[in-house]
Amino acid sequence: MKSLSIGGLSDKTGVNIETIRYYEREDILPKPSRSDGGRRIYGNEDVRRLNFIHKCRQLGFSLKEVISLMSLVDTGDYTCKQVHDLTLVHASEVSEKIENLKRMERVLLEMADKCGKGSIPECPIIDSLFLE
Amino acid sequence: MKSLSIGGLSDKTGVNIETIRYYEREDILPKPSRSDGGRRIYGNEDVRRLNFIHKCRQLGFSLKEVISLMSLVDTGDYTCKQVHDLTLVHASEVSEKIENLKRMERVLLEMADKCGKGSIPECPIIDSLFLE
DNA sequence: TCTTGTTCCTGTAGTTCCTACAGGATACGT
DNA sequence: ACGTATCCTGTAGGAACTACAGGAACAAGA
Repeated sequence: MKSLSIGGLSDKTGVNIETIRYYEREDILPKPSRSDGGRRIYGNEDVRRLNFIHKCRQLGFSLKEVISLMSLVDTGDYTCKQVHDLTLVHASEVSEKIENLKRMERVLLEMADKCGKGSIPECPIIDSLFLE
Repeated sequence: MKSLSIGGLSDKTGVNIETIRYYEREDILPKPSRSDGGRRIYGNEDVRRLNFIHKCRQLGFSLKEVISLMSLVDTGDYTCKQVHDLTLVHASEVSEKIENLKRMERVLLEMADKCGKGSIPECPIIDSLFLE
């Protein structure tokens, strides 16, 4: 139950301080409690929530999508059936992202391999980087 | 060698017309040739290039990163060694994205499974959605 | 050929998601 | 008590789109 300042939260998550305050303004992070001097105080739950948001953003989800994902575990706004269906929709989107990234990884590794370590004059240009 | 209007390119790639023009302004897409009336004419190469950009963006790469990735196959601005090293850096970033997405997929499927198909009153809330 | 509807053009302004100050208050080590 | 590090609010800027407005171009039917 250790508490963190906004700077500590920023350090732990890698999210910019200004971005944290922005998420609060936009109701994506809950308003934290404050110290006597008016400074924000965060807990472990905030660290996990912010980590999740941060990773989602790095993976190409919009803030709206992140909110939708979080709503699955937040309030009981949905019935169990709705949660079930929504998670499956999200899961299939995620799976598609994985497929594209794998294809990309394969091409990149192939490319690095063909290029070899030396300085071959004519580097083989692999235009298959352009996913179909 | 069939040619496309900007609308056709938009339909084929799922990229907004305004976004295509924006990419052209920002030198991310090459300036296409024009018809007598001044309309843009695109070819297959543009389709592939735009598809690549579009997918990269959906996968959380910034435009700068996309440009960096495309520079690998575009001009011979780099030596073979540089290309080799750059591709490996990109590949490891891609691999990290894949790991995070896999974790996310696993949690989502687990969640859908636990929720089941019926309308169980108390839906088990899985806060493990918050990646550590 | 004329009309009508769709698509395209340029240019500008708005939206989303941050990011960077400015000017001032608070906290903390010495 | 003093210095400086961190925080506060508020506002302005940047990246990556997105949505008009007002007008020109084209295709297809009467």
